[in-house]
Amino acid sequence: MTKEKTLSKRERNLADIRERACIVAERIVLTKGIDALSARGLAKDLNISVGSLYNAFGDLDAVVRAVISKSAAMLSDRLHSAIQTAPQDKRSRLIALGEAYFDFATAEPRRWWLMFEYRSDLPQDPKAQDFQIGLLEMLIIAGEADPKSEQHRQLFLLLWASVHGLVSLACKPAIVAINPKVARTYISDLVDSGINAFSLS
Amino acid sequence: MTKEKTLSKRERNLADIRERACIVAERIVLTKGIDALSARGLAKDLNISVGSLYNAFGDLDAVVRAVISKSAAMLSDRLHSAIQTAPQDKRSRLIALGEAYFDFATAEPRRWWLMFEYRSDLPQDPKAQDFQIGLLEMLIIAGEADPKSEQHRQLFLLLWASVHGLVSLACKPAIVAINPKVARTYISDLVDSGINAFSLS
DNA sequence: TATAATTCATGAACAACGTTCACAAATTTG
DNA sequence: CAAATTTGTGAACGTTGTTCATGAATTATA
Repeated sequence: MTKEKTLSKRERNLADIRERACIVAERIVLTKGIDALSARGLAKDLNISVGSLYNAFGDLDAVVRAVISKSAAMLSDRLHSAIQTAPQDKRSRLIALGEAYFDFATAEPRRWWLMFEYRSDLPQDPKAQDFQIGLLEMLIIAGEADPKSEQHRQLFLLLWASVHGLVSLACKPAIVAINPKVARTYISDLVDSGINAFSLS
Repeated sequence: MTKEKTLSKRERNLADIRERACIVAERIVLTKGIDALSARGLAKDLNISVGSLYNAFGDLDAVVRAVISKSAAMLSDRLHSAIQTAPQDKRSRLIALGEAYFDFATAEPRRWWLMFEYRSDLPQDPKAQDFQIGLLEMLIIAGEADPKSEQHRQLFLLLWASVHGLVSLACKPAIVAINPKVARTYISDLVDSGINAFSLS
């Protein structure tokens, strides 16, 4: 018998609500925007009462955090498979990582905004912190650098920042000057700059 | 007699409310965060009624837009004076611009967040659009490039994006790995990369 | 299995929010 | 000075996140 079966009816129900809530909330946030997400509305969509929702999540922010957490896992997966699909030299790996990062963001700008810009004026929760540190770690390893070297960490952070900034501007509709298709081709330039300028080739 | 005197009592009062509201709202947003800004609270701080506030601004978003607009003017001023203070070669100018951009953001992260990340999942208003296009224009001219060349625009956008990304990550408390002081020193590297890699020296 | 103890689901209730509106006061216009 | 227009006011509307007493359901105990 699976581990599922050992869960009590209560536990199963709670897990079920959490999972469904995350899926429905995600759909709302990505299609109608974060303002369209409300406790009452979400509860109604799930055919449960507001109280049950609060029993499962504590507060509405926790639902959003769950969506963000799920999105973080999605991005991690994409990046990992990008590394494994790419040719096994570090330049190719870094470019593949950058392009996957870029594609993830431009495919669903709202998800990316939620992860990296929404509420980032507030102190972030430890989960997001660990996730972002994990991203940097992944990048450093892909570049065959030393994760323990503070210098290497800073250099790869800089590379990350370049691509991140490119994505940030490319995702904003205001920047009419930017051409997403062209922007994507510059990722390899950024990688090359990083490799050359910092003598890591 | 000044232009002020030609304004009617009504117009002066309206302008006065708008100005004071902008100042008070700015202080609230920068010290207590955007959530602490409410129509009733702001009206009370200004010793006026909610109705008067709405008569002056239309809606609360308009107050925030006013703060953003003011912040945009501040940044523009900083960048302009950075250009004039710096040595008159393009490398120095670009570095000065990047560092001024960086300093502006790190001095008041919340203001920068408000300008570039708050609500940027929504279509932005034309004012912000014009402002950002103006920034790019300034950068291009500082780099002695051609504002009409699509290629040049894209290249300088890339340079901007690099610094922008650096700032974005440096402003997020989650990235414990980043050292703002070190990050700032990398701006010149980014400028050099931009100048060299794209053969604009 | 029957009873006790826990936990959960429910929707009404609370405070605060953005926004609107009828009415009174003030200002501009004729 | 009177008429017309605009503004100030605070109560009121609908919605928000969140809490809570109450009853139902599940789990634990005997």
